[in-house]
Amino acid sequence: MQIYNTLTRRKEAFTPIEPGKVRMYVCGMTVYDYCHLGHARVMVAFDVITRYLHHRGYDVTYVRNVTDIDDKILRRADENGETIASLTERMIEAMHQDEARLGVLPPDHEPRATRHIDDILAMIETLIDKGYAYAADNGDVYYRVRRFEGYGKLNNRDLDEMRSGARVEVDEHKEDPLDFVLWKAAKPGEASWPSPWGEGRPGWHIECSAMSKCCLGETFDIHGGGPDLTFPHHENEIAQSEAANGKPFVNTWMHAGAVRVNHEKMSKSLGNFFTIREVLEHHDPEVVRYLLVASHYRSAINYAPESLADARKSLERFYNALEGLALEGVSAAEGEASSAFEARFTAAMDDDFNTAEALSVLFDLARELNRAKKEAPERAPALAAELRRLGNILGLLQQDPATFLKAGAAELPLSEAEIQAKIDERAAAKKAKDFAAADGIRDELAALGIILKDSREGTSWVFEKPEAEE
RNA sequence: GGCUGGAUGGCAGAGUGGUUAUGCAGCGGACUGCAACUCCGUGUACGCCGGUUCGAUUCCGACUCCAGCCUCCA
Repeated sequence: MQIYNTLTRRKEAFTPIEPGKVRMYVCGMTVYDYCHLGHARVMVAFDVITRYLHHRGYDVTYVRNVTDIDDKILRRADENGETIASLTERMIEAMHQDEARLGVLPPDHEPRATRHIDDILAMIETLIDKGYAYAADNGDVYYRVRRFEGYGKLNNRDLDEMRSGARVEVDEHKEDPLDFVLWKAAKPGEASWPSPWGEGRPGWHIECSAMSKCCLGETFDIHGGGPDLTFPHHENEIAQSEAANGKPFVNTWMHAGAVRVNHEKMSKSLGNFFTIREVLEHHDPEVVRYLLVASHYRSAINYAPESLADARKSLERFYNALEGLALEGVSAAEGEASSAFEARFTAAMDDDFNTAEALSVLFDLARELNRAKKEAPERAPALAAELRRLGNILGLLQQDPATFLKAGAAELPLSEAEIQAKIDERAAAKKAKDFAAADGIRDELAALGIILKDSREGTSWVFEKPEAEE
């Protein structure tokens, strides 16, 4: 298996530290608001990675943290007139709902910063003892960036050039403008924890160093996150963890691509974001997931609401192929043809999780299935099972096909029984060769978005939202 | 300014030193009473300029443009 490593900027053969086991840490959310599509991208990307590693037989320990104490949280709670705990609990709950709907399997551990204050304090003390950190007279504790030799290695940054980059704010309490905060002194009335340097709260970067160590150890296999975390967050994590532990921190750094809107990064600070729940109000979650899986996890995607329509069309192709087949209790095909599909699928995924290419294999498999349905029906169930089994590695194709194809029909003024009555009426008209009447019924239903499909077994229907909405 | 990426057919999106990505849309045909679904066939795409090569979209160099990071941000 080859994985692109942000640290070395190339694909490398993946070899876990402990054979058969993968330990992976991904930076999660700061829970002051609902998750947006950028978060979804990261959640889905590492969910696919986890699923595939499982498929490859690895025992994966997946840790994704929650930052539940931070400036933005304090501010938002204050604005809302609610406690920090109330806000963060609500947002964590919402996040869990969002990820469940997207088919993202929960991580094995979801550590929260506020529950690891002791670990954080211990690490800060170690850093001070080793000379990598210092307590300032305002109660803050800072990391002494120039003291860490490898600082900048993840981002290929040179300390002196960064300094002239002008945007670093000068703080009189810091020895060097590049130093970053490990422990923040609390202002009166702010949430805080006691520490050797006074009441305060942890800085953002140290949380991840402390929690990853706690859950996975001093050195682990994969560290992931969003594209904007490489600097300074991940750079700082490296500085903290390697200085404190005296060991390499992470073997493979993985970063998901950005989600853009109008070719600009989607972010809270730009205010151009779509929350997951907003999008799911109008779209099947699997369609959203498909959109995210259809391109490589590292490439940027430009989100346009119309792209969801394309994604749905693609999924319809799969579900049309699966429709009408018994899907439960059938084991996947073991024949030569199907193992060739699996081999291609695996080769694609082995190459840095190339989901786009893996999907193209599934489309080929769907075509094979469609052919089999006509020409060799006895092969169809096993091929369908194979399609679903491989689809599941991407977290796709697990719905009942009819349910997917009819999604949205619940909002129609007609019940399923009424639709069926119309279909029966049309069948009668067809039998009587009254095609005008039959087509009239079909057109009437089509106007509502109900598209009829005749087959030897009878007439089924799918729902396609008529144009002119949204 | 420094550091990362990217530029592929109508759209989305992989990939490759010479041979079909794939999906959607389009076109022709089959199936169908007509459709839908499905199947078969169909597209002289690889930002620009040089270089290496028998041959480059693919490797190298310059250039242009786009995006991200350098400030909280997935």
